[in-house]
Amino acid sequence: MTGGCSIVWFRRDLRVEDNPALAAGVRSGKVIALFIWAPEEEGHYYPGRVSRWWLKQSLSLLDSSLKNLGTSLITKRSSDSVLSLLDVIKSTGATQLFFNHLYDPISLVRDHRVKEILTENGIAVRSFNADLLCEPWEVLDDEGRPFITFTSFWDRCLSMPYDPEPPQLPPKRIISGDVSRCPSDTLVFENDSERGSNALLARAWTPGWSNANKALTAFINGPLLNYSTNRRKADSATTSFLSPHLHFGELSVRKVFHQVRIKQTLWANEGNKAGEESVNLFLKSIGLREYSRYMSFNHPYSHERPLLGHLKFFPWVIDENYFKAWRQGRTGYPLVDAGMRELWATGWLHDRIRVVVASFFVKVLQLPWRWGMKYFWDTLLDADLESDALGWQYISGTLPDSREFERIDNPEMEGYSFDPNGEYVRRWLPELARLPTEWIHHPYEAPEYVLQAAGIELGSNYPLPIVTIDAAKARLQQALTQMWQQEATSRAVLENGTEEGLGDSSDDTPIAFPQDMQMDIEQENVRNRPMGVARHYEDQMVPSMTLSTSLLRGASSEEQEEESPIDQRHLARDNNRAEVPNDVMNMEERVQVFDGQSGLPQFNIQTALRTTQDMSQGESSSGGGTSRRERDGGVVPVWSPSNSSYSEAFVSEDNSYLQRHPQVMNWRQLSQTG
DNA sequence: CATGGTTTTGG
DNA sequence: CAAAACCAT
Repeated sequence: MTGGCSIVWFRRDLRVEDNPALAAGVRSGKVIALFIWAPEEEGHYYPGRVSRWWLKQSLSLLDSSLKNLGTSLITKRSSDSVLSLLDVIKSTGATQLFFNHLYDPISLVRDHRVKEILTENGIAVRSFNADLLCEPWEVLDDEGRPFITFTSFWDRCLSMPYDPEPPQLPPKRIISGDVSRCPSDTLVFENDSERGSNALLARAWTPGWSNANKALTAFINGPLLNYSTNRRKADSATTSFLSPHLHFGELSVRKVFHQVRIKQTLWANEGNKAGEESVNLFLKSIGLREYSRYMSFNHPYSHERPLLGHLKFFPWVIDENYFKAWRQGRTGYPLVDAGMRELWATGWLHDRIRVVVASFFVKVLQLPWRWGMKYFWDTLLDADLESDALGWQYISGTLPDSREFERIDNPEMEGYSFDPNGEYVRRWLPELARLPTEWIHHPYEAPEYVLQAAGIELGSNYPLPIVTIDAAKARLQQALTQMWQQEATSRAVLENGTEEGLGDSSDDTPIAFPQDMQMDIEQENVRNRPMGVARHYEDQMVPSMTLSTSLLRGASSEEQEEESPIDQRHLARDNNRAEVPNDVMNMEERVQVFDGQSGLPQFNIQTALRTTQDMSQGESSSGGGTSRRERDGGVVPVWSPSNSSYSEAFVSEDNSYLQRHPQVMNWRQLSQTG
């Protein structure tokens, strides 16, 4: 149309296939493909070592694909994406910007700002859905409100009036814009000490969009068939292994959906019940990923605060020794320990085991769930803020449809169910390798002669249980009682109108991360590493802790906070080194993040919808009224600060919202106990 | 092999 | 809490 040149801004959509922003760029003329590395914008959530390793590989493959098509990827190192965009615009004369939507809290705010500022500068900005089957604002109940349980959400997704778009092919050719005056920065994703550990990753994983496609094909033609029966085995190679590919958008979920559905129809026609069921279960996990974006969009602080408000009075155990034992895989519960060692060594964990270790963390150790979530973030290859927040909230019992709060899972029992022969445990805990299966998941109950024969001395070369399950149950009961009392007290205070609720607002402030989340390396650990895994000390060293106050301060602060959000972020400037901020001393204290009731960002769905309509009308020149046109209408979620406290629907007890959802059973249980 | 009680699980 | 899986009789 304009003949001008457009920037296609790649983020977590590192593919050339089924990439609507890229397609739009190609359609409109010359293209500048851009990637901006601005990790400091992520606040606490500077990507971990393995995650950066993946990103590096993925970008390099994207670049070579783009080169084959006629252009190459411009890379910029930045601490402010908006400034970098303006800079690139200036040096290339681009007149348009295209990108695909992201839904994590930081991106929502940043992308909104991008739109505002660039539009002011006369740049046409359009954004697209490349990450989800349905945009969050499209999936609403009959009254036009967001769903609050996964099942109802997913049911609706699967019965939308239109199917997700079939995936688009890659462009045949890309005409490159003039980048002669826009040099790339070299991006540094690993330091010397990380390089050795990273080298090992390449043996197990092959990032990049074309490899993602191969992984998808391999999964669909292989393990998918028996997914329903195998999916609960800890060490089976029957998961899809697609999560890191999906995280970086190397693979389009729409493509996954369509291909898997095709297979399902096939199996259905053959009367293959197991296959059909497998596909449903696999799609459910795709659905959970969708739901995580949905939750993040509707409750953009769900990585910081429990969705159900009760937990804010829970007396978490602030014990860094527990935390350390958990990270090191020295809790005395073999399945938990095996999982933590695998995570440490490989950056990967089977989904079931993630649930096991997370549940142990929250319910047995009663450590604050955000610590665990942060550790996952730092160590997982497929670390994903939205998915992990959803997962931890589910485990912690703070979603209307999550596990009961009171429930404690028994690692021993889970051991025999996910690892019946103890192979997984033996693989990751060589010190237990000679223990017979009968005792492998509960060495603490094994007779002395069995232990001796296996060369185990409890408390010496393998720990006794850090907390017994009975003790954990008792402590949990006690903690709950305390929680209800505190809640009652607080409510009484509120009802007396003493302070208008402003007084004790520190109670909903997230507990700060511990000062030192680094895995300190003990000889023990090195000696005990699994055979054949030549690890380096540096494995999983938490790369950078930005112990700042909540990044959401940035999101919500514009009006009512004095400090600029940027000032609040202690940036790990030097890409490679962990940098401990000056105010680390304060971190023992809870960080004041939210000022009580006011000023949390709340997404205004109505506004977002209106924008959708406006934009799609504005867009009507570019083609027919297909659903794609409408859905690609350049919508970025619009948020507006609002007076109400966060997730009113979840927090307020007599809210009709929840009453309309009788299946929300935890909720009722919780509020009655008081 | 049915049956009823018990445990496990569920997003 | 309710459905499903499990187990003992």
